[in-house]
Amino acid sequence: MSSQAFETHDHGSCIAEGVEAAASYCADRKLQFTKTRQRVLEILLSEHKAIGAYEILDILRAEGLGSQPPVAYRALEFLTAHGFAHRIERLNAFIACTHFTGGHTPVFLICRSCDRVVEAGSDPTRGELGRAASEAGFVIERAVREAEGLCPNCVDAA
Amino acid sequence: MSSQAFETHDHGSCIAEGVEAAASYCADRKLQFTKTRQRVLEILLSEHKAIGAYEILDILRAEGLGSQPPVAYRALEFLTAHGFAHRIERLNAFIACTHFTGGHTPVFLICRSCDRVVEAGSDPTRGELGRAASEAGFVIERAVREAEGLCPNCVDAA
DNA sequence: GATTAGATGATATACTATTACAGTGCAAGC
DNA sequence: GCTTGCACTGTAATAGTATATCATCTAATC
Repeated sequence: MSSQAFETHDHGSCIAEGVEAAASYCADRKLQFTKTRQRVLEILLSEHKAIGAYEILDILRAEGLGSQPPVAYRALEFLTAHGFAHRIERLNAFIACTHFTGGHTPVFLICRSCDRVVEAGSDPTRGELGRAASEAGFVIERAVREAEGLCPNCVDAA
Repeated sequence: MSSQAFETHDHGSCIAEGVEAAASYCADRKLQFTKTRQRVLEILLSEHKAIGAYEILDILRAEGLGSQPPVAYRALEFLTAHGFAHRIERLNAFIACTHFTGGHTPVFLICRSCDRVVEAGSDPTRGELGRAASEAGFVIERAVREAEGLCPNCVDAA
C-alpha cells in the first residue's frame, strides 16, 4: 500500500499499474490519454517525489514532445483534474496519485531530507480542518493537507 | 475571536491590537520592529485576506519604504518567523496572524468568492495529518492545512 | 463537406522568489 | 575614541513558476 512508500517496494509495478489505471479510466470515459499526457504521468510515477513543471518540461523537450511551458502545464492540468496526479502546494510541484479510486481527499507527508512524498487517504470532513470548517459554517470544496518533516528512514539515519 | 472574522466586527481593533502585540513581543525579546516591518504588518492586518508580496511591495514603494522585492520578502520573513503573519501556500500570499499566542499550528479557511481568509487554531498532532504521520512513523515539523470553499456569507448569497 | 469540440504549437508575458554584493547604523568591548 | 561585529538596508540581476492569447490541427458528428 502506498502509505508504505517510505519502505522498499516493487516500484516497477507502481508505474505499470498507474499508467494502466489511467488508461482504462480514460477509455471508459472517452477521454484522450494522449502521448504527452501518458508520458507526463510516467515521469510523475517514476519516483515517489514531487516534480516541478519545468523539470517535466525538460524531459519532454529532450524527447521531442514539446518545448514550451503550456505543454507541461496542460498535461498536468489534465492529470490533476482527473485525479491521476496531485499538486503539492508547499513545493509548487506535482506527484502521481497512489490512491487512485476516483474521488478522494489526500494527505501528504513530505520528507525534507530525502524528498520523498507519501500520500495517504483521509476524510475531508474529519480532522482539524473539518472541525474548524463546521464550526465556522464554511463549505470546503478543496482541502490542502501537507506535512513537512522527516520520514522514518531519515529519522533513523539522523 | 478570529474564527468569527467572517462576521462583522470592530476591525480597527484588529489592526491596533495586532501591531501592539507584535511591538511588545519584539520589545521583550530585543527584536527590531522596524518601520518597514511594522508597515507590512499593518498592511496585512488591514484586511482579512491574503496579500501577495508584490502587492505589499507596491504599497511600500508608493510610501518610499523600498522598491525592490527583497524589501518585502525580508519583512515577510521576519513576520512569519516570529508568528506575526502566516504564508498561505495555496495562494502564494500572506496574512496577518489572528491567533497570536506564541507557538501554534494554524488552519485556514479560504473563501473563493469573497477572498476572506480565516485562521483557526489546531493541534498539530491531531487530525488526519497527525493520524497519517503517526501511522507512517513520520515526524511532522511543519503542517499546511488550508481549505478552500465558501464562507457562510457567500453560501447564503448563492 | 461543414461544423464543432478538444488538443496542440508557438510567442509573449505575468507573477513569485532568491542571490549577491555594497553600504549603513549602532552597540559592545577595548 | 576606536574598531569590531552584527543586523538591517539598498540595489541590481536573475531564477523559478504560471498563464494569456491566437492560430492551427484533427477527429467525431451532423
